[in-house]
Formats: sequence, C-alpha cells, structure tokens
Amino acid sequence: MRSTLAISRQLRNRRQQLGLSLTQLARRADTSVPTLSRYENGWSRFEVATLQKLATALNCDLVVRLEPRESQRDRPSSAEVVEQLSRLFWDTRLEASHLAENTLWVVERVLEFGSLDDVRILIALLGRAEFLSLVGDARIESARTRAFWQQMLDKEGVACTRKFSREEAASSWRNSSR
Amino acid sequence: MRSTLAISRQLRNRRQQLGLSLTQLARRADTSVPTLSRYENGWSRFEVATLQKLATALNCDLVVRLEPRESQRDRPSSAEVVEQLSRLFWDTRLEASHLAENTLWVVERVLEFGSLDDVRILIALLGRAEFLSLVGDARIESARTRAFWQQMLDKEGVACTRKFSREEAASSWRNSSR
DNA sequence: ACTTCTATTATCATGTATGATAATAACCAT
DNA sequence: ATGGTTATTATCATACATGATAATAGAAGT
Repeated sequence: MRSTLAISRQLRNRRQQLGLSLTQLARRADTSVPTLSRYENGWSRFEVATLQKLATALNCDLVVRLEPRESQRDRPSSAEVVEQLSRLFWDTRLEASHLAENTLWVVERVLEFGSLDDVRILIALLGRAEFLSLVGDARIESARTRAFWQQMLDKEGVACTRKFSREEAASSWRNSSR
Repeated sequence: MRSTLAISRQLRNRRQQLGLSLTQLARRADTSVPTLSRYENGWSRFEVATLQKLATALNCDLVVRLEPRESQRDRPSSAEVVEQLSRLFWDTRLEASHLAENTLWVVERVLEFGSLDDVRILIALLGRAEFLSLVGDARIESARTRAFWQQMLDKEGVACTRKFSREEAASSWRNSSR
C-alpha cells in the first residue's frame, strides 16, 4: 500500500499547494498544530477521523479502500520484483513486504537510481495509475530525474493533481532535508 | 469520500469472503475481537495502523489517498445533485456534505429508490469506477434491485472484487439486520 | 433439550493520540 | 540586528482506542 510515508507526503504537498500554514490549516480542520506537524513528519498512527477533517479542510476527498490482492492479475510476483530491484538497495535488504508497506520508499529509490527496466517492472506490479500517483508524491533529489518525470507526468495527463509537484516543488524539496 | 460506513462494510465483506471468523482474523491481524467487531459495526475513529494490519491479514492492499476536488472536472455541482436526489430522502434532509461524507448511504438510497436518471447524475458526480466500487459495498434490500446491479457489475467487469457480493452476499444480507 | 461456534456488548486497566502551551530554531523581511 | 512568520519539538493533562476477560445471545448441528 501507499503507507504512512505517502500519507504524510500527500498532506504536506496539498497544504503547500494551497499555501496554508500549519496554524491556518489546524484552525480550518479543527485540530492542533502539533498534531498536524506530527502527521506531516513520519507519524505512524493516523486516525481516519483526523485525516477526514484534514481532507475536508484541504478541499480533498479522502479515499480509504481495501483492494483484494488476488484481483490484481498478470502482475509480476513480489519475488521477481525483489530479485530485479535488490541491486538498487545496497545499504539494506529489500524484502517483499517493503513493496507493500513502503511502496513510496521503493519508488523513490527506483526513480533515482533505477533503469527503465526497473521502472517497467514497478509499473507492472503497481499498475500505471498507482505508480504515477506515487511518482507525484515522491521526493526526488536529482534535478535531471525530476525534470524527466515532470515531462512524463505531463504526457500522461496527471496534470491537475500534480500541479504543485511540477511548479513549486523545487523550493520545498530544497529546504526539507531534516 | 467513502467514509466510515464504507470502511466497515468493506472489512466485513472481505472477511466473510475469505470465510474467517472474528477470532481467526483477530489472531491473524494481531488485534482483538472487540476491536474487530467495533470496526465492522459503525466505528468512527479507525486507526490507519490497525486498518493496515487488518488489510494485510485479509490479503488486501490498503489505499489511503487524498483526492483534490478541483481535479474532478465536468462533474455536476453538489447543489445540482442534492436538488435532483432530495425527493429520495423523504425522512431527512439531504445536504451537500452527505455526498462527500456519507456517500455509501446516498448510493444505497439511490439504488433502492432512484430512477435511472438519479443513477446517471450520481455516476457523473462520483465517476464510474468509484460508483461501481460503492455499489459493490452497498447493502441492497430488494432482491430485484440486487439482481439488476449484479448484472450491471458483471457487464462492467468489476468481477474479481465483487465476487462475494454476487455469489454469497444474499445470505449475509439477510442476517445482518441488527 | 443440549452443545458449539459465532458475534455483540460491557467492564476495566493500560497505552497512546490529542490539544494547549511554550521553547527553539530557521527564514525573511526591513 | 530586530521583529514577524513559520515549523518543529517538548511537556503534560486529558480523552479515547485498544486488548483482556467475560457475559449475553443467536444460529446450527447433535
């Protein structure tokens, strides 16, 4: 799944896209600044009710859906994908579970260091829509890589959702090293 | 959004589809029976971490996504939809917020009592994929209505996900009056 | 009748998310 | 430098979800 990292990233992207400060959003969503900051910085235990309030305040729909895995046919096996991508994870050991629970992290690694074949097998695994959506959430360090994916997203017409990533993201990427 | 009712419905559908008891699923997901029962019966404050554990135990991917509303173009306005559908809600007052936060409830009412035009404007509002997905989650009382939508879902090829609804749901619908 | 499995609900102790407040720091102006 | 805005983090009291246990009840089969 997209997992907690992806949720944090989406919240921050959307808030910055709307130009809201933490204080402003906290008031609009009837929540607190610390909670909001926690949600945007690697919080693992979100409450759906709080996410719902935030989504409304961010003029978004919150989608929470269970997608049965067996309905995802003609996709490569996790083992296959791990096999092919493992060389990109020199600093740790890529496990099958990471594909499901830390998808955004895997996607970011592949975008930054992977070959086109690596991208293809990821798309085969996730489906194009899900992959592109994750690309929109991803933090990409290299300017060249970023430019490439901006063009791809444009071509694919993921336009509306990714406006921020393409136009303003550079600045936010720069000062978010933590 | 699909909201809490839809989450409960999805959990129960999927668990019954796999033929698991509360006890079995609770053990597989490393959670407790009371929590599970609460989650399936109108709980409002889900934790994403718990949902994630349940999804894994149910062999599902958990999708949590913020969908910006302005990226949903050429859709009818909430006011329009409320205007057209309000006659179906004789016992209460349909508000625009219900469309976003109690979507499943609205869908169920339209499926049961609405005309084809009502269905059309709902599809225009939600998009076909989201609408069909909600139909799969919906509890439909009338056998005739249910048969109709089973055919529709078959035609539209929402096959895999909705297997349970079409084949076994009748029994679960019957004894879930509470 | 009787089990047996099931689901729902209650009670209660405990863990933890939340919100209020404040301290710190970074950034950007003037 | 100074002041203002912002984000992050800490502390702490409170609210609430969770899990353990058990009571209740229904359904299905013997």
